[in-house]
Formats: sequence, structure tokens, C-alpha cells
Amino acid sequence: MKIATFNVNSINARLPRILEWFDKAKPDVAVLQEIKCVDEKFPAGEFEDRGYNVEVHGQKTYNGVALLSKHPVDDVVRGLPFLDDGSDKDDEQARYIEALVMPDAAAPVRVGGLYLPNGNPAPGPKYDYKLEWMKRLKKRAEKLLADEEAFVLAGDYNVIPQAEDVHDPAAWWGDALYRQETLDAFREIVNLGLTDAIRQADPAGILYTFWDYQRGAWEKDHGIRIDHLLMSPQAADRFKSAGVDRAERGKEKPSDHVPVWVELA
DNA sequence: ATGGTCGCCGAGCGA
Repeated sequence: MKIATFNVNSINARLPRILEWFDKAKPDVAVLQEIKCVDEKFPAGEFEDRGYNVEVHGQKTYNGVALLSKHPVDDVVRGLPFLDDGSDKDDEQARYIEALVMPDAAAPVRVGGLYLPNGNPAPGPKYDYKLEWMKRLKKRAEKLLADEEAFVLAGDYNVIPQAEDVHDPAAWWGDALYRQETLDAFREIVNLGLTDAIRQADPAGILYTFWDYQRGAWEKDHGIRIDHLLMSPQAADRFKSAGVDRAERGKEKPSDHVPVWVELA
């Protein structure tokens, strides 16, 4: 059971790259971020032709997330809940989608796809929104953990977890992606009992997932690791492997992020 | 070098 996350930076601008990657990587479930379109503009047919169920939480111009699954899905949640009753009416930004994925052979897995706010400039109102969003994500993780299910929270976290995850830690320190309040909020979520799939596979490797379009960041390997898959204990017990499809960044008209994936039993 | 590059959409914002 392969679960992948990919910030595509516009689904329609990236469609040839994405379909090529789907045909090769063959994920069972993929969550996409920054689709940058409303639901009606999402090219659902291209994925349905490949056997995927398509769930979209879109928005005009910015943000937007989607969840694609080869297996049946249930309990689809659009928007990160503000309250325990699941209401999300106050969040105007489309940054979260979740569903229960039910394979025939394997046990079900709940998958949350998230696009955590960038938060720059920090400090400021955008950074306040990021920290508020992280508190809400922690609440969601707490609620899901109480159910004792296998789940994976996957997406663009816009968090650099540690110095090994950035080419120049000193230059980045203080940025909304790499400053004390961000790391504290991220650790609060992880320390509920979640496992970083990439660090499970490779505790010390340099495994960047994003390279800026500017300043020749890709050519100089000036990357950061900000796309993560966090597993619940029940999912972590089923861990087989995980990886970063780094080569995607070197192709024609690439996203600035690359796909990251985990394989569960 | 106080820029550089994308994608949205059709100016300037967000990343």
C-alpha cells in the first residue's frame, strides 16, 4: 500500500509531469497540494482513466488540495476542522482533505493530505495563521489517535524539522519554516506519537524535497526537506519503506517540490 | 548584482 504526497504547484500547468509520474510510481493513494484551481477545473478524468477515485478541495488561484485513491474511500473531510464537531466554515483557504481508504486485501488506512501555511513573513499575521493552523492540526491528530486507527498525515508541512534538512541552516534560521516557534509546534504534533516515514527509512540522510526556482537552487542542491508523511503507531507498525523521488526535480517544467512516499504492509 | 523564477491571471501577490 503506497501512499504519496506531491506539491504540484498547479495541477494544470504540471499535468504531463504528474501523469508521467503516476504511471511510473503507481501510488495506491496520492495527496496533492497547490492544485491552484477550483473543483470544476481539476482534470479528474485523466486520473479516473487510470483507475483512481478523485476527491478535490479546490480554491481559485491559490492553495487547493486533492486526494486520489485506487481503493474505495469513505468519510471524506474537506477543510481542517476548527471544532470537534467537524465544522470548518471559517477557513477560507483550501488546505486539508482527508479520507478513509479501504483496500480489499489490506486493512484500512485513513489518509490526511495537508498544505500547511508558509507563514512568511515571520513574525506577522501570516505567521500567526500558520501557528493557529498547526494547533488545529494537532487537535485533529489527537482526535484520530484516540480512535487507534492506522493513519498517515501527509503533505507540504512548510516545516524544516532539523539542521540536516536544510543546505544552509544559519541562513534559514528565523524564516517561518525554520524558527523556534515552528519547530516547537511541529514537535508537539510529532510527540503525540507519530513517526516521520522518511526518518524511519533513513535516520540521517540528506533528503531534500524542495528546491526554489530562483538562484539555481536545484543545480547547486540548495534544497530543504519540508514535505513529510507522519504515521500513527498502527500505521508505523505496517511500515515497509519510504523514499523521495528526487529525479522529478530535474525534468522539463518541474514542480519546485518532488513526490515523497511511504509503503505500508 | 538589494535581483533572480514560477503560476496565478492579466496587476501584483504568493511561494
